[in-house]
Amino acid sequence: MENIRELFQVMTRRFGLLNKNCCSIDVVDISLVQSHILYEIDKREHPSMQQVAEALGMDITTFSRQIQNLVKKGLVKKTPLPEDRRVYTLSLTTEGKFIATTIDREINRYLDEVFSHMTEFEKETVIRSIKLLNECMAKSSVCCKPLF
Amino acid sequence: MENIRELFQVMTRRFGLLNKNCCSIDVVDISLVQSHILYEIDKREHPSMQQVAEALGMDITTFSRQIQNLVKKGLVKKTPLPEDRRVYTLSLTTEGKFIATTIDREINRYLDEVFSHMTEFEKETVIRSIKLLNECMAKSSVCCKPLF
DNA sequence: AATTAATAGTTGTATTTTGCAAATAAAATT
DNA sequence: AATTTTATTTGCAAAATACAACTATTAATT
Repeated sequence: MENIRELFQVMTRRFGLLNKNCCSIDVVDISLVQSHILYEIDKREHPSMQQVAEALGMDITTFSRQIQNLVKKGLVKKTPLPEDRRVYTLSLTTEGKFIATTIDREINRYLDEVFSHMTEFEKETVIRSIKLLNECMAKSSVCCKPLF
Repeated sequence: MENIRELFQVMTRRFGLLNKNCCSIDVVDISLVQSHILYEIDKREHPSMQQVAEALGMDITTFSRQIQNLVKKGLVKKTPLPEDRRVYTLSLTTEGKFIATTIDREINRYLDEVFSHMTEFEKETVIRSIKLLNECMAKSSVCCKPLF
């Protein structure tokens, strides 16, 4: 039996580098963490700071400063929540949305290319496998509780 | 069809957090990048600085300083290569090896737990899928050339 | 052989990122 | 009304990063 961790390590490193590369294309030029933040805000509906920071496994203070940077860059908007004025709600500006979309398109373009080396059946199998993996990781109680 | 990038993002983020958590268990307490460096040195046979830095997609100057730290901590040994005295060969000390092994065991323990939520057949399928994925990513010319 | 170019790694320096502790400010609980 | 909890921000000091310039060694060119 092959080393399973090794397989994961190679895969995630490749995907990580892809993510990194896709941050500095064209007009877009942000850091990897910033791109992850944009992604996460885009995915959710007006999440709070806490929620996004926790999802990314980031310290809230570091996160707070990163958000300040993104607000300064005009990519993120911070809106106070009327019901609870301690909380700030995050959303993407038009430009932030544009950048998130550009990065997303670029990454999907790469993934398409990768899957083009497979048969349709293999592709289906791989995708189903990753889904299953994610479900099982979510079930696991040992470690890593990012509530997807 | 589901969003493929999303699946990857969730999976790699979970695995990334796992990696991070496993750096600070018991006696072990190193940073995530340092653990990646240890892993990569352990995997190869006396790699050069360049090789490891490139594999990790790190700037060589940053890498150089990280190695200095790891040498100071007594986890890594730097040996000049006799045939080419510009080159340094990297290896783990006994303690470095111990730490790398501890982390590896911990991560595999988690992965076992994750796979325990599947049937044997599913597990086989998932592992074969990741292998296939790695092969196809290696084939791809678009992006991310870390030569595993 | 002497000179030049290329390669491997290090250091100077300035910027960015990080995270703990402490602060603020607004709920929620007593 | 007083206390506690929660969400976020700042002070600060340490760590990580990367560009440019450097040293040392080997390879290539003349």
